Amino acid sequence: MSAVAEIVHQKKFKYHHGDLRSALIEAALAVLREKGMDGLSLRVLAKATGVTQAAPYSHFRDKDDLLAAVAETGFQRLALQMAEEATGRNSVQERIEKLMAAYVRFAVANKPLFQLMFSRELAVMKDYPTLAMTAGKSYALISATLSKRQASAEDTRFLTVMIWSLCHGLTTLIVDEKIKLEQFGAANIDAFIRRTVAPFSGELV
Amino acid sequence: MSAVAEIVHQKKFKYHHGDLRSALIEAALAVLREKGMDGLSLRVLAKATGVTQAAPYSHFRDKDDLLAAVAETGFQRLALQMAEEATGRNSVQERIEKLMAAYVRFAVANKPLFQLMFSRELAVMKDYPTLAMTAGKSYALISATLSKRQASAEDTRFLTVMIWSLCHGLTTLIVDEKIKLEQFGAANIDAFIRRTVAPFSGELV
DNA sequence: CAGTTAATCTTTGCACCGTTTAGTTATCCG
DNA sequence: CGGATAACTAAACGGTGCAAAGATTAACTG
Repeated sequence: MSAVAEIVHQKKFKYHHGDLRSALIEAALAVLREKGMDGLSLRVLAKATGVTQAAPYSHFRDKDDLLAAVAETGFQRLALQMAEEATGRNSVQERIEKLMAAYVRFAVANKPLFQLMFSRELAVMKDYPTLAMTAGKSYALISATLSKRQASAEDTRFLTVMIWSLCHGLTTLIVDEKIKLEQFGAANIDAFIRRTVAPFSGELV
Repeated sequence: MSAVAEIVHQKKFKYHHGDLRSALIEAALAVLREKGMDGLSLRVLAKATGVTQAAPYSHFRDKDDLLAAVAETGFQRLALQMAEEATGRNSVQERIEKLMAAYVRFAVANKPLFQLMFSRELAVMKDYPTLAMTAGKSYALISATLSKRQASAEDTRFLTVMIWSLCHGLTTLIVDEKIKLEQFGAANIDAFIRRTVAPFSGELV
């Protein structure tokens, strides 16, 4: 397919509004950033994109379906930032540290989005297979790094779950302000993470 | 105040319904168990307790205030189960294992209640100081156990946060079905937890 | 190019929700 | 006993997700 045909083909998705589906997701991200999850309703998204309240139902089967799409872009960004921050680091331990730090940093910088990504509404991901796949990218990054060690596949899988649990637990507790990093002298996240990973130095070859 | 006066004084709180406040909390726990968080509305609680929809506002300033009260009983039960499961264990490592296992077990057995306890609505606990205090009991149990080691207070505080993060992260991932324990051969939770804590055996003196 | 098809969007309306207000009733206390 | 007050009722407001039916318009087809 030529580049022009590509554009024409895309135009297929621009009926009345232009690209309402993308516009809704973008609007949701904006509302999320400014008002948090509570301010996120289909009606405000419809108003923000200049359509009536029922229009979104042409693109999403229900509200959760839209939220899943928004969360998916969140998981994509998260995986991207993790991958970026870990590039160039060859030591397994250092890579793990960077992956975890990126995870925490993303959550702190995009608090409402992070809350949506792990919200109760989307908890049952089997209803949203593509979301589950995208969310799995973060897991895959950790798993791939740990695979570089000389250990059995089963051991890698277990340690991945451990590191992920630690990372995710730490992050949620920080986001919910149940932990304040300042209490630990570690002004920046990296120092705190380094200390967190230290007990595993033996496992990380 | 005599025992009789005590009862009379309590009766002061039983005007029309009897004890609507407690009844609402109990009804909430029942609805939570049967229908999950989504089915939990003030109106169904009012109907369940045989009052009109505005009655709860005599006892709770708003819905979140009621949810906080429900969550508080949840945190009390959690701390109780953790304490019970850890009694009689003298080794620090064994106590930590039991505390963590109890945490996971409670969450799995009371999934919707656990979700409520760590829900977005109640995340800002500074609005609910008594809730924060009760929630702190679980933290205190871990902290107290780790204090038995010979280490600085600062070290204890850090390790407590680590263990708690690991425990909480693991639990939420299990509750949200992102981890399936069966994948690790560990049929029961205890075996899995033991393996999880193993890397810390050096730290746990 | 003209007519059909089918997707997008609007209109309207339902049921439910949290919350507020004003009024009623039962209990407490002097 | 009689006023004060807390607990509750009745009614209503604005907001929500969602479904059904109709209008509009872009895209496909002969």
